[in-house]
Amino acid sequence: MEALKRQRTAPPLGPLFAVAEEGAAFEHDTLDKVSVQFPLPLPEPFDYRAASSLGIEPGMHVIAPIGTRLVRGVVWRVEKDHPGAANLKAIEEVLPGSPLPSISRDFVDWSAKYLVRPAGDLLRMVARSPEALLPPPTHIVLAPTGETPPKVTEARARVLEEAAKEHVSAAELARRADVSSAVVKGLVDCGALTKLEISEDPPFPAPDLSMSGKALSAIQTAAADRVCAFVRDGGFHVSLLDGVTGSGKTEVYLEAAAEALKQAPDAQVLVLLPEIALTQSAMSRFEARFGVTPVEWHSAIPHKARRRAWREIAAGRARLIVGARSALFLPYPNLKLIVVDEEHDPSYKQEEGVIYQARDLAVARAKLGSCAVILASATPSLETLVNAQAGRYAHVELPSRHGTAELPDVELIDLKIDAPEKGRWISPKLIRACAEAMLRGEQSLFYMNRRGYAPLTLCRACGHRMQSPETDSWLVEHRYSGRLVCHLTGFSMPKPKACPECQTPDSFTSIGPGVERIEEEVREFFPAARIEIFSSDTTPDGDAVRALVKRMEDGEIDILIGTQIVAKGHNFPNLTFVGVVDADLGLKGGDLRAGERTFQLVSQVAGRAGRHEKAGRALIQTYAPQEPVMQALAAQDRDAFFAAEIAEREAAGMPPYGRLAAIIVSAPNEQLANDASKAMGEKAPVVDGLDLWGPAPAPLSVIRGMHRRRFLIRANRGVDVSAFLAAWAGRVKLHSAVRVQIDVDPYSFL
DNA sequence: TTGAGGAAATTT
DNA sequence: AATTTCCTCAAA
Repeated sequence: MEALKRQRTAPPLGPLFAVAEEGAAFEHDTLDKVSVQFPLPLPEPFDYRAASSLGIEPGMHVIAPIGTRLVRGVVWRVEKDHPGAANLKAIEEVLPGSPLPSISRDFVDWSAKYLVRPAGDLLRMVARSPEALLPPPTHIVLAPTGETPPKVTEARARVLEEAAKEHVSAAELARRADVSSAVVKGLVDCGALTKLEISEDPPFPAPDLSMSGKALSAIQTAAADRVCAFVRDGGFHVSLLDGVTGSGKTEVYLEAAAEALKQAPDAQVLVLLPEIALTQSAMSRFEARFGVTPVEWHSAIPHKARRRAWREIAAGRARLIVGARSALFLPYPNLKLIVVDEEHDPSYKQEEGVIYQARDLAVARAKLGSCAVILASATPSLETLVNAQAGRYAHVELPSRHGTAELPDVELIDLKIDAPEKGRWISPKLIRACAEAMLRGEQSLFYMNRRGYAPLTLCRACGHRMQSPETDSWLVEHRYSGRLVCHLTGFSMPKPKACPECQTPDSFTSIGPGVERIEEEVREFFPAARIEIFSSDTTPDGDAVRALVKRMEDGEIDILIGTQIVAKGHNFPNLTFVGVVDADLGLKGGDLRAGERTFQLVSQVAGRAGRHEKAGRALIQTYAPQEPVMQALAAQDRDAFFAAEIAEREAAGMPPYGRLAAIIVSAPNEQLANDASKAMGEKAPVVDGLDLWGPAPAPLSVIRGMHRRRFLIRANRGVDVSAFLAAWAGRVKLHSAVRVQIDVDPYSFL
């Protein structure tokens, strides 16, 4: 009965090694305790028994019972001849196929701990192609034998001609030769064609290491020599390959890839690209260097190709892999080099499901596997640059071929001189530039990194400032909702009719601008323009964001008024003017990367100038044009900009001088989200050197009907943030409909 | 009492 | 993640 039930629930897995009952195999066989990790959200591996004679080793794929069902898992540990093993359930089957490399298992354990997730969730990301373990499916193709058939008709000749070009199935051959299947069958019968059984997952052609790349300039050669030496020396090593667009970064890291592949016949190289950069033209650059298309991996790879890639990578036969962030989790047995191209790209941050930053995990993975990393970028992230300056990463610079880069069209607007009219925030120069863009049929963006209408509400009668009761930060007025909101703690209240201090009715005045107010102003100047606000309030969920981005791309919007949400990897080709309304930001605003984003946004738009694309222009409003940050922004002088930013981050204990984490509590309704996040806040452990803020509405306050609240955690370096988060999450017991998500090193803030 | 239907607990 | 167990509510 039991066996029958299992038979029915067992997944269709094809031919397997049957597990012999213990005792039947060897007379004096002993029992091993086998710990199996399942790709399920289970807290730890489960223990099973298996006959020692089976020779089960860590990394092998097995099927074992959980409750009534049979589940595939990976052997994590084996304790030979374990006395207590007899009381455990038995391993059901051992699957063929390459075992999961030990580094992959270490990586799962390490990242699970770091990201505060069950190891099974990480294993699920590694075991992405279940069919890859089974013997590869085959199909029959026809190949010419060389024998000439007794009668060579015209149809037969055509078939033989086609058959010589490529080995394909009988039906396909008939189609290509434009004959009926009987002609093909006749040739098989007379021995001119023979049937071949070929695997549907054949090995990928090996990269040709005898080829040489493009001729390198002296500067490129010097850089390539350095990174090749790091690869040759072996062991863990990170270098930042830093050079403007067109400086030949790709050629340099391709040399390093070639060097890594030469280290061993099974050496592997992984090149990570932002998903959007994984194009055919990117692939052909690799093909030009190595004579073969690299193995490709990203979310859109079809099933069959996925299975083939996974199998060949696990077997160590796939050597050169190009993929998006998820390719980091593939089971490489002998990875020698990881290249993270465009390492600053925000799309390396996975924001759903298991939340991780692929660039950072790449470095961790390299450390576990003693391999080299190259982080390549024209605009490196501040974190990477700090690591390079501190000497933790080698800094390999590739200056532009044209000497000093031409200055982009970026101009500072001194608000003390080019002041907007009274009660307005946008200087006439910005309005003029926007009008010019509209006349050319191009789009404009006003960048205002503050949500809501006004950041300060003040009583005209007594000067009272509306402040958040829990902190003393100002309450931001939101006209959309008619409320005053604290962006840090999430506190909010309806805008009162009278001043709570002096009781004067209608005495409030709104000080300072937010996106809502900028929109109001832009609308006055351009009443006929199609204007939209892009902030987390107007686009509370992912669908709304996608819809808005589409409207912008389709040219259905003339002027976009946006918070930092616009700087997140979107690229609008027809956007040629950016007006930065208030560049006097800093860490006080609460957004860690606000300055960095402004810098990159401006670089992105200004960077169009002088190329075959449309010329871009940026105007930046500030009260402090003499400040080093502003000068650096205007000059697009990255070194100076980062020097100023780094000083501020260090002073505030922000990354990379401190660590951040976020906890997102989501629930199907607002009430439950509020209650659950409040209950959670009360249970937070108090730790020295660690600050906790929240709960506040999360950046996207509603995602697929789930209402989200967020805590933000800042900790000094040296505090074990992951342990704090695990301890906190472990002591709260919430309603089952409430989900708690942990985001280590969060990227989006407002 | 019974039995949906849903939430909570369990799985080695 | 997928079952099983527990619990509540309502109808007879």
